[in-house]
Amino acid sequence: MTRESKKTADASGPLGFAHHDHGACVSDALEAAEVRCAADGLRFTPVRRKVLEILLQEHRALGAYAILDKLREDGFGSQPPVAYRALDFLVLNGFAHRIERLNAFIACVHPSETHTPAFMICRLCDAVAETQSSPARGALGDAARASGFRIERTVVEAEGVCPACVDKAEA
Amino acid sequence: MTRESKKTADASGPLGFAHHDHGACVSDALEAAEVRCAADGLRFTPVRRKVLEILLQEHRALGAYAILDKLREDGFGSQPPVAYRALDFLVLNGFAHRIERLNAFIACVHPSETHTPAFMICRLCDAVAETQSSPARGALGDAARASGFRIERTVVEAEGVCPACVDKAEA
DNA sequence: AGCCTCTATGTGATTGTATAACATTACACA
DNA sequence: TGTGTAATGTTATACAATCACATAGAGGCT
Repeated sequence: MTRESKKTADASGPLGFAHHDHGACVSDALEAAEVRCAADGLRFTPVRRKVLEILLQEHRALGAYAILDKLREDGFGSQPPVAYRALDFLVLNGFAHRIERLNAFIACVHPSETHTPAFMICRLCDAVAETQSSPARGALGDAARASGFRIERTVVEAEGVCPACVDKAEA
Repeated sequence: MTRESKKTADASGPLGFAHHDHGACVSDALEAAEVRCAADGLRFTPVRRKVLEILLQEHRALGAYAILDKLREDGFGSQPPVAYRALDFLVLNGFAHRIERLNAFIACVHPSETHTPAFMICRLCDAVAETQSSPARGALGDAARASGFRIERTVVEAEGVCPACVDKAEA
């Protein structure tokens, strides 16, 4: 049992905190990934495909060991490196993101465009929504330029309460 | 030996990537912490003081186990909770920050003012500089308002190359 | 002083996260 | 068909974080 097992997954859960056709959402994303890998000469192997599928099942971040549990169920290797290597591939190529705050991973909602993602993390239900940010504009960018720091990547993660849990709390 | 031991600490290292009188920097900060704890009725105990001193020694983020090693050298308890409890206290009261990207901790450079810190992390020398950000203004804030997400705290961490390492790389 | 309570510390054990190191297999392609 | 490279499998281990429980001190109170 890993940490994630404590919360029950809601297959019709929030995407950007909004409901949608989740089955199509998953299969569309898998197919899109397949197409892009073919186009870019990337190898979309069974483990990588399975890990992406696992992540797509829920719009929440999953820890590596939760993923590992599911890989085992499907007969894949179940040692940590198996999951971490697939995750590295997915993150590197923009199919998934790492949520630093949670030491966990989530499928990207628009893998095609290159982007600087930002995340909103609900501390009550663990739902995670992806959005855009441009932190390099604004105070952070100014400070970097002033000091000579060369920004290569930024992590922007907001912790708070998602709309569904706000409603629940006020009910 | 823990991970941090691999890199040699530079006692005259960068603060916001700029040189300064580090001895005074440490003792001033400790004294300021002492004063503020007295004023706010907080107990600035020996362990907490020592952990803050350890963090102040270098403008880098230290992992909990690196801190633990140093605590042991000074005769304090050396089990993980000793460090984590002191770190919880320091973070809660604004004397230190947690760097999510590194699962590590760093002393705050201006503990007096309440602030939304942002960090610049050098991936080559591990130096970390603290600055300000206002992520809730801008795209992230717009997205939060649009979806009804209530932001309570934001993590902003930029990864890149610090001025010193940029110079080294170009030399 | 003595007592009480609450906070902080010490310690052992356990769980979760991540990587190093190395053997093996699958694939691309000359 | 051999050969180099990328991907996978497996063991072991390092690092991060928390639980549970025992003990010690600080401060308030009579």
